Amino acid sequence: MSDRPLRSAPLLVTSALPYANGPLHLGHLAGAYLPADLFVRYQRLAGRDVVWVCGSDEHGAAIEIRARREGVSPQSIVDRYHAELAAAFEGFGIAFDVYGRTTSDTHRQTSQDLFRSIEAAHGFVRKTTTQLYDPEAGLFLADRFVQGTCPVCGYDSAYGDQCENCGSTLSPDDLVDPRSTLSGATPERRETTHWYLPLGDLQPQLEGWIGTKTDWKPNVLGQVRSWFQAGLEDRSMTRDLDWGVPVPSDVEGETEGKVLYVWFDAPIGYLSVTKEWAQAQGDEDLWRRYWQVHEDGTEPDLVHFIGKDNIVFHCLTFPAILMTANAAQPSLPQFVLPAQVPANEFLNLEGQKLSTSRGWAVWAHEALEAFDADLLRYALAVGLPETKDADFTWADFQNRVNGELADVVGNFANRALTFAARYCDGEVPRLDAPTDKDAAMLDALAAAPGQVAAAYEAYRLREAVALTVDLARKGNQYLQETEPWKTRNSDERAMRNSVHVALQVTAGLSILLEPVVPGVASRLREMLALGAVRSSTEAGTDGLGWGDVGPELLDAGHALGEPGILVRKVEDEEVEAQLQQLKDRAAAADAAKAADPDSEPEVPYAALGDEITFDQFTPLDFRVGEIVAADLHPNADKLLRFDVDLGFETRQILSGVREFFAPEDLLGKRVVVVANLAPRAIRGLESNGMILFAEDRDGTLRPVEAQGEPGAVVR
RNA sequence: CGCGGGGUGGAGAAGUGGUAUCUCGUCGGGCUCAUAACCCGAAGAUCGGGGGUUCGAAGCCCCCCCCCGCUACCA
Repeated sequence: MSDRPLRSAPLLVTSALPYANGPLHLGHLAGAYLPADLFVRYQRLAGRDVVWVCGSDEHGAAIEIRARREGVSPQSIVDRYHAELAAAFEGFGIAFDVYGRTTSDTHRQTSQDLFRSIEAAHGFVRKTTTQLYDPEAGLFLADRFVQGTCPVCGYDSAYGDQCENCGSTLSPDDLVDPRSTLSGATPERRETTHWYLPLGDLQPQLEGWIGTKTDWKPNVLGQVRSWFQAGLEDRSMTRDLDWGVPVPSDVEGETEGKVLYVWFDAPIGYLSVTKEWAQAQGDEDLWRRYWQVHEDGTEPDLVHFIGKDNIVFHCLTFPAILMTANAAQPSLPQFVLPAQVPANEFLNLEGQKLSTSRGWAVWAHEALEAFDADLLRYALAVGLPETKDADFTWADFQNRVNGELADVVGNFANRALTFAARYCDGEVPRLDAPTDKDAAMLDALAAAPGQVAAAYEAYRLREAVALTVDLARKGNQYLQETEPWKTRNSDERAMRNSVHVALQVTAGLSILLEPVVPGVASRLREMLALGAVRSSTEAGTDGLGWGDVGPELLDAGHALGEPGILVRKVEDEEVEAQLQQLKDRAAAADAAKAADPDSEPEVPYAALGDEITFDQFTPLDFRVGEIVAADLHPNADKLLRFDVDLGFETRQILSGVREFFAPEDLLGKRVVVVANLAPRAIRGLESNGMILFAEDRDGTLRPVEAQGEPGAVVR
């Protein structure tokens, strides 16, 4: 099949962990998720042993500080966005093998274990420095969280690391009248001790390793060389924060109030999520197959899909962590270092940089309400920011979908299928004495999987997509040249050959299109009645795969399914509405900012759940209940325990709202209770029902209060 | 400021020394099986600007301009 041998070593693909403090937008998708999805779906179809992992990055100062500002717990923020992110990925057909999160137990253990073993082998150095401290909020501040007047341009809201107005690089000490963005207090300097990764010492080793990576992208290598040239410095791998993976308390030194730096723990998230995947497969050690050198010397390929802003962490910091971990335990299986880091550039929107605070973004969940995921996937895929920043415009979207996906691909398939349905009894006609034109078309079909595969293997994804569409374009040319609608009356054998060949091309397309537009590909296979094609979302080598694409996918006499419209066109009004929505939101964000310069960016409403029927609704029994007793659950730190009077009886109900309410806050309130929920024991106490709470977009929780007597039916 | 990536017909891209290619758009023609679609042809780029090397440069060297990113204690 492919004109190059496929690598047989296991492949582990990662996509940058999205930070769980905002929803997913098209820029994220184009950067690290859609490219990886195309790549991985191709690899699965090609039969490669591949696992693709991702998850929410839920730690770090930004989330802790946001939680403080909003007066909610960090956990409530990440819980909300973790669920939203996972749902948006699913809606977009981003088919990770596993989507985890860095607040999991597995992750805490994995990152602590790695930290411990590096520490035990003296892989860190401890250094004491002075850091900025907010005496009112009671925590250390990153430079980013100090604001003051820029000494260069006089802008009064410059950050401690940079002035957004004039672009000057700053240190917090440079600021005139510095203040904490949290409390407004003047920061103090305090001493603190942290664990540093000695990157300076590791530089020769890193340089030697990077030196072998001749096939990496120029933007990645250039950036890395730039770092080497400047000289690496030791970097602190711990922080003074409450929110994060605690520094293991059994290591030497003051660990109180210290957590792992997010860029220490986030890449380890790839590892811990793989472990969770392995557990789900029923083989706890299966992760090793994808992360460590095998006993026979086989090295799995580790591939990180990221945006260009993450290059240093994936090409230097994380490899340095893995190297150090290997050196710490030389007798144990050794971790592999990344084989490839296909970093993408950025996606702009309608000619401007994306900005969530300025309302300049297309949210994934909103776009999916208006358009089938495949249409968005296609438009993004042909315009991926592979070598330079790309621009997404709704006009381009419409053009690409209508002009290429619908007109070239969809219409070609439709021509072949309707012709076969009308003039060949809905069957694949026999190929008989093919002409040069027939043979040339079949040759092109036979060559296509190898050509497209080569583009995928080289991470040239735009090219892979373009080559795929080219096959349909060749199909249209072929039909135009052989004119079966004419030979139908003059030379039936020629007509049947044309239809046979066109159908084989269509069948090939139904597999080659699968990584890009899986829904379209699947509908096409339905119309062809082509079953038994391997899944591109799950492991396994059963069924037809990439290597089977060729001139003999369909047997003569094979009965076809019903032809139909494969790809609908995007109407002018639809893209106009999107553009208008974008402009409206940007204007609203502007207005809000003008009214209140410190206001938080507009947060979107949670996506609406799937529609249910009336019959699914009626079984739910809501009642008014009065909370007559409220206290803490003795064995759970997130739960409150209530006695709720439902009139006919008083029952015990547990709620995971302790981080939002003290028991006395809710005592005496009349609330809405789901009264016929099956009882469930949680941490030793039984809960008989559920109390409903309303969650604002900013995470604020309030009980759903009700009027009416206890026991009143709510409907 | 320093470093890295990029700047190719109206738009998006390919092209690392030898007649500038592809897709969309525009214009003209053809076909009629098909989603007002498909096929063919044409116009349109002094390859960001300037200088240099060479028989010959988009490509190599020097200077400059523009866009994006990085400059670790945000992610």
